[in-house]
Amino acid sequence: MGGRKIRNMEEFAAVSGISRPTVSKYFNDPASVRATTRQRIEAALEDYDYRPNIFAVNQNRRLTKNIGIVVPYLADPFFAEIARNLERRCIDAGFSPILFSSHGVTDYETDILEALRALKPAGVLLAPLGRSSDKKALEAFCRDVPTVLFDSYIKDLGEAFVGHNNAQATALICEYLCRTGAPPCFFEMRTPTNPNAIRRRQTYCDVMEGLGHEPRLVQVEGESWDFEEVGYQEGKRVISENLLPTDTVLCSNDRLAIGFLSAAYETGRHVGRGANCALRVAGHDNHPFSKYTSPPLTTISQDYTAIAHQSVATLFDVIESGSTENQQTQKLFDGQLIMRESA
Amino acid sequence: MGGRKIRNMEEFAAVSGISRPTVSKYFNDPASVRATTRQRIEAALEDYDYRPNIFAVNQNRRLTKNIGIVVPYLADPFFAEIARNLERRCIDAGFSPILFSSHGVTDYETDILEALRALKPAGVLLAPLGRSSDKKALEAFCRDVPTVLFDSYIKDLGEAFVGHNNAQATALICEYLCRTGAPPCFFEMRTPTNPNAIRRRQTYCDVMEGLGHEPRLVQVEGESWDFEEVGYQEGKRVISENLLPTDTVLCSNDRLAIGFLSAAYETGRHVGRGANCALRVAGHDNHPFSKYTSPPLTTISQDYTAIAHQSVATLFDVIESGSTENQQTQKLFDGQLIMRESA
DNA sequence: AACAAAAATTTACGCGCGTAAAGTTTTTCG
DNA sequence: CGAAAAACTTTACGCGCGTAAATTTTTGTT
Repeated sequence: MGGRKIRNMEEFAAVSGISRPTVSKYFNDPASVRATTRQRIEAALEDYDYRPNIFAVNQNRRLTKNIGIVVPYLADPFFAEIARNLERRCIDAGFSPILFSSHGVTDYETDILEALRALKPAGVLLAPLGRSSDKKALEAFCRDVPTVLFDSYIKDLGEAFVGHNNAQATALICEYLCRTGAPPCFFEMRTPTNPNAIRRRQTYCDVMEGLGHEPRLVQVEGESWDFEEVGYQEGKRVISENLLPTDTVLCSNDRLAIGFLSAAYETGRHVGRGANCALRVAGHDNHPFSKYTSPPLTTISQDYTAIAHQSVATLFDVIESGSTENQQTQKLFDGQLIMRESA
Repeated sequence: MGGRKIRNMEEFAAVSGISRPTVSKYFNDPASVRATTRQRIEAALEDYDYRPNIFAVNQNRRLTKNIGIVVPYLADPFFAEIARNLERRCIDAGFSPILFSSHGVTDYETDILEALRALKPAGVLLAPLGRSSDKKALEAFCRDVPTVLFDSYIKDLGEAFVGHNNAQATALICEYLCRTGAPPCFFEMRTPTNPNAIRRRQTYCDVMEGLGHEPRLVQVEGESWDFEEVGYQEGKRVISENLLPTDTVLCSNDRLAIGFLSAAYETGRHVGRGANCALRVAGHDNHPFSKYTSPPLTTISQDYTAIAHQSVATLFDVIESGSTENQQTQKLFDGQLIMRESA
């Protein structure tokens, strides 16, 4: 262990008995040097811990090993979980993920992309804010940097999109709710920030009509990403003012549902399937906390392991092929019904 | 707008009519050049958008403008929120925060510090894993990089510690619970990962004895960071097996409490202060979701705005003074009682 | 053993910028 | 107005590494 300290690749090459260009080659791809050479380098590496200066490396490579991960709202555990998945897969593949959250603010998202550009990333995994994104800025960014979109679909943006099959999933829970009780109304924000929400609403309407029920939208105000608060405040209002057209409420997402459950509790409405229950409430996403609400929330899961895996795999494909030519691909993963006690 | 594209500082200096060394000086500190010069540079900046190559800059500066932010578990919205605060304050001060999560894994934490070293950060804001941290690795890191610890206190580590006043806060809620009903038992994990938990237990015991009650610890198994699940599973067990010594349960933190509330619901125990209630449950932290549980969770808030502010301010002090000499400082912020319906 | 192919070495330049030194211009102020 | 001080310009070097070209060594095959 430990001779003197190594200051740069020159010195490390000296102590390992290999020339600097070959050492450089090794660090860029260990398999590109002869086995015996590789062993000598790795032996020296044990004695002298040396790591190439990341700034010098990145300055001279046209592209770095950085991968940007951008999510719209990290305080949402759903995004935290998916970010964790993405992060790990990037690391395992030898890349350096860098995590950013737009915190629901358009300007932050734009700034992040700007900063990301300067990092010369090999690729970016981007979950955009959605409706409030600066489309022009996103387009310009995607033209310069290989980008895979996930979660929120935006037309003609990025090399590929990976997401949740909102249509399949929403149909699934609509049919379940209709089959097991009163047809649901759809509780949502009037002007949703997220394309998923729009798709869910549309599917809800289609399925209800297909089953011969009238779609009933309960659209509430709210612009922020503080969905629980919206669900709670507006939930209280619609419950206490008797604005709910049915006793079954399908919320556009779990976070709204979590707030709504809180409202139901406060206004004394029992939620569940039991005889003494006044309401059934369902959500969408299988949010990490939906398991622990009272009652536990019936919902539809997003297969975020698959989404994470596919997003990263797709990005690596794009990076390796270096192509921006081929058709934009789309991949959606089906949701599963998570039956709990709330509906 | 837009003449030709600027490739480097040389070219930008040319079009702005200023020499490159002066331009370099400007970017390092705009106030260090004459006002007329500054205006000429900024005028050129409007026409030619140019930004210094971040890698070249960082290679040549001994320290960068990077600030590392490390939290133990980002899927916990509490940490997501505090990270957001820290991030913003760093940006506003002209630094580049880089966010990392240890995801509850010791090796990840160590790896993060290793990676952080390579980024030559001006400073680091570190919330360690706690008990499971690799102390040696942390010490070595703090010796090399100006580091302010927050959330989890570890003795003799870092330039300063900023955190929550667990003693004051726990005393506050213990007294409240004793004053308004049966003295609480203390529900916690037997071998908590977090120093805060140990402090809370200790204070609970002290306060109870001070008030003439016998401290009653309900210690459950569980090693993971999946606190809700532990609270839920073990909550079910202690409730159904009648292992609770009193009908008032003070949980070591809100995430445990959230799981416990779910367990109480499932086992049919009403929670709250009302006559028909079988249990009172309180938490600690004012977790973002504690407001939306059923019933809403009575808890103690952490003043994380203040903690974030103080952490960043302290780090900047250390960076500016460049000192590692002076005494390690500690700053704790008091918690506030958040009275809701669960207790 | 001979020889072509593969791999390593030597040499050299460039990336974009920080920064020092010496000389020149501009500003400040008595 | 004149001199000192401040700010700027010119010139030059260094940071640590990627990478190309030419040369030498090693490898594997017949």
